[in-house]
Amino acid sequence: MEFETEKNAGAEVFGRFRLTVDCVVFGLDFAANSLKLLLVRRGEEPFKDCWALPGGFVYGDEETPDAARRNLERKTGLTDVFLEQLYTFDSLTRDPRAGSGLNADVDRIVSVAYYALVSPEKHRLQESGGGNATDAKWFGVDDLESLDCLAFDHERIIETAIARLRGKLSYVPIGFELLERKFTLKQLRRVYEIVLGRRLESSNFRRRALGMGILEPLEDRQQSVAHRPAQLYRFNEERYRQLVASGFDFEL
Amino acid sequence: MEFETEKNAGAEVFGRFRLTVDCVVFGLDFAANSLKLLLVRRGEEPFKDCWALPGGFVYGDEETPDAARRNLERKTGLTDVFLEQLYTFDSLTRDPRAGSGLNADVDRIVSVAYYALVSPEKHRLQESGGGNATDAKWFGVDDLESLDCLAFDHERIIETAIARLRGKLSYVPIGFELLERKFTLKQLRRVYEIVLGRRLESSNFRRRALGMGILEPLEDRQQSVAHRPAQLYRFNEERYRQLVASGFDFEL
DNA sequence: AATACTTAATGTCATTTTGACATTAACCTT
DNA sequence: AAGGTTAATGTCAAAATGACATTAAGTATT
Repeated sequence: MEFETEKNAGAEVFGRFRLTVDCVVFGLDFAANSLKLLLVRRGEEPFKDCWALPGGFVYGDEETPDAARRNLERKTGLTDVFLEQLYTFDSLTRDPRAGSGLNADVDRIVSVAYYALVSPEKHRLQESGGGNATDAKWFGVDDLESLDCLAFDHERIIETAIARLRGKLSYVPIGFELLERKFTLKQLRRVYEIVLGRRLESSNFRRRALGMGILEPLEDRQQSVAHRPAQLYRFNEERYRQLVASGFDFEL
Repeated sequence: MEFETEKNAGAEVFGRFRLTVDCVVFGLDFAANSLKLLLVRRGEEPFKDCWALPGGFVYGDEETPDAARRNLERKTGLTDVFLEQLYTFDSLTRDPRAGSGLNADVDRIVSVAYYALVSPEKHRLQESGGGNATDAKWFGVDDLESLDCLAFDHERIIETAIARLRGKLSYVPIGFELLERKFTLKQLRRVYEIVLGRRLESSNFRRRALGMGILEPLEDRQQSVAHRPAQLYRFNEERYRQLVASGFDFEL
């Protein structure tokens, strides 16, 4: 084996890295009919005053999902969100801080990106909570061009996340994560319509959504609307696991 | 902003990492009707003599796809394979080398895993080529339990890769990567059958495969078979890109 | 040379799924 | 009580699917 060669090839052949996490936080704006994501304004160089994904460095004794949640709360106040690893970005030029200042001792700064789905109830940012959730703001995914600047390679991370969300929504039922626990079929449909960017015929959507067998009708119905109240449903996670285990398809 | 706090919180708050890449290399064994993957035998501690995914440490000036290809060639002799990032594994306990020996200066060793698809022509390992492609061996994905030991968290990486391959094959045409450039529809069907693990009706498969519009029939046909020779096709990548751009679905 | 054999390629058809639209139901407002 | 609004269900033609039958084009056998 060549391991010996590796080991003896001088002290510092292998790179030294710092890891960061970055979170692409998605939320739906039902009023504006648009998919939004959460950015924070950077307070320091590099990219001072630019918008950036909430994130930060990873501790030595911390796994990246924990780091993602910690930094998300620190920067935005959000907790208990659906979170999944997106992709790891390690372009040589992505972070100019490598090799200087506090990072003088590392060759590279690599980011493990996550994406998060946030329900409307959490959509409103806690301006209050002791943290510095200030300077966090929702942007429509179609309004990002209008931003003066976006830090690091975050534009690319965002593009990757949008593609992943669209792709995943079509065959994994994650749309619920963007809704309250109780929801109507119309609300669920609008999740799909906003994310996928096209109209879905309501009665056909109903047929398919209910046909998956993971929507559980609840006792109560929509309240105080000036028309026939809609049935409320919840996502039956247990049933979902059963169906996944038995090799079921959730394409919608 | 809390950035100031971060910066001033003492010299070594943030973790120091080494990065490795690990490659899950898939190949098809048409004779045995099975999906195989390539493992190498470790020559040193930890996990000495265990089987492991081909991989290695990432250099400071090297991006992970390059590191993956470099280590893949070094350990197995394989070059020019289809390669895609799989997932980043960063469990606190995944690599016992962190903090000792040559890695005394790092807190963690994190692996960015890739998966590779190999065509039958490359399937035979170059035993000759100057490198140390020795001790690399193909294993059926269903025979992994019989292995005495599998290094690090590589079992989990492999499980993740198999799930990804199955999922991706169903809606992205990557099956071609497991075949020669020219192939018959039967060969393509067998790729799907072996990977997905179920029989597909041949005439219906033909209808769908040709219906996608990305298979280009070639001049020549199958040679010297004791029956009607099959048409040879190639994957039309250009046409594929067009269709992707126009929002086409490649579910099979 | 005729026949058998094998797999490729195409065709058929009943069933299921889909997409578009119509109808009825249940609430509120006036 | 009538009208307005959206929920929920029903209808139906068209398209897609799955199972199977038939024809095509080679080699091997007699």
